[in-house]
Amino acid sequence: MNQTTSMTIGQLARAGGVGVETVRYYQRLKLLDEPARAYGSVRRYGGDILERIQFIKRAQGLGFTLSEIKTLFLLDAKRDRHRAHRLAQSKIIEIEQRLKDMSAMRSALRLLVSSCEAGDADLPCPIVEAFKGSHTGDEPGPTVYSRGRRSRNA
Amino acid sequence: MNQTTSMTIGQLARAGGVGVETVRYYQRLKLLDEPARAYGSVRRYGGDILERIQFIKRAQGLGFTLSEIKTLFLLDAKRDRHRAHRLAQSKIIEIEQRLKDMSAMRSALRLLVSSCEAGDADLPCPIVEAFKGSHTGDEPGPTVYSRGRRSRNA
DNA sequence: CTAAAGTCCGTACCCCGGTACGGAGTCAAC
DNA sequence: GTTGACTCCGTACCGGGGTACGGACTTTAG
Repeated sequence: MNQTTSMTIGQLARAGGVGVETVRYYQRLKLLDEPARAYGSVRRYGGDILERIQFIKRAQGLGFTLSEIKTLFLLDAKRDRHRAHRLAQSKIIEIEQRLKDMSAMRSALRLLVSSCEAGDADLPCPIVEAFKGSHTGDEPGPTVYSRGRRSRNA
Repeated sequence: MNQTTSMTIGQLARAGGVGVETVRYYQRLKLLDEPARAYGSVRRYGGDILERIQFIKRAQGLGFTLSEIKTLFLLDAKRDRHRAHRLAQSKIIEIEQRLKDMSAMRSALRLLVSSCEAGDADLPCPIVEAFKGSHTGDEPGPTVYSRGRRSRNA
């Protein structure tokens, strides 16, 4: 992180492991601010922007969406650690729910796979049949995380 | 599952817990076939279609995408249980990778949250600061897997 | 019979996270 | 001092999973 002051967008993008278009996309979303271009020239980026990109990538890796990441930046700017804390906490809850759901999926699938191994060809595939009957036992319902608000005929 | 023969699309949708538009969307994707409409009339759906919708929802809940579900139907129609088996197996692998990643996320976030609890106000928020330094230790890279539909704030 | 509710159908739009394109300007090396 | 790589900028597009709209038609309740 020594020679990283004053990169062009391409160098910045390579250093951050993203595409140039992605950098520009983040700028459009106001996740990165764009340095002024010095008198009809090309923009130069400092290491702070690179760090911000790396931050974004790590936060994405932790399951935050871009808009949540934006919120995080805002909270940081306002030194509002209480909200940041709550955001992280609710992210944990969310992740835990997903972990639960996914291990339920896994055991359902394992069951299916082993029943498929055991069966005869010719018979209908148990993997498909299995979904048709009652669900695998543990899950409370389909739990399809669709944020769909059906207004007209819910 | 008794009086479900010969529903209209609206009844079908309500019974399946989806929107009418979603049913039509699935039809467009050839996930559901549309019954012929009897001479300038309205289409009627039987319980088999309802089951198919329920299947789709359960399979989605198990992490299959709509196109994978379509494949599953195709394999079922061809009685190709070997491919169906492999599909389910690779889905298990995929789920396991995600489980690993997500529990890494969770522990990183927990660390962050507890460091935030411990700190003083005024200081910059550790949750944001934490991402800036070296990554939390374990992850090999951002690993930003297919952030598809799923859970925006419940 | 009539009015309201529901269906049909095409098309357009939404969010999310990007990627691609293309013409003009700029920068660096030879 | 030109060539070729890079940047700038707007706009369009991709894929996944839907949702919304609107005009014409069908069905059903009163």
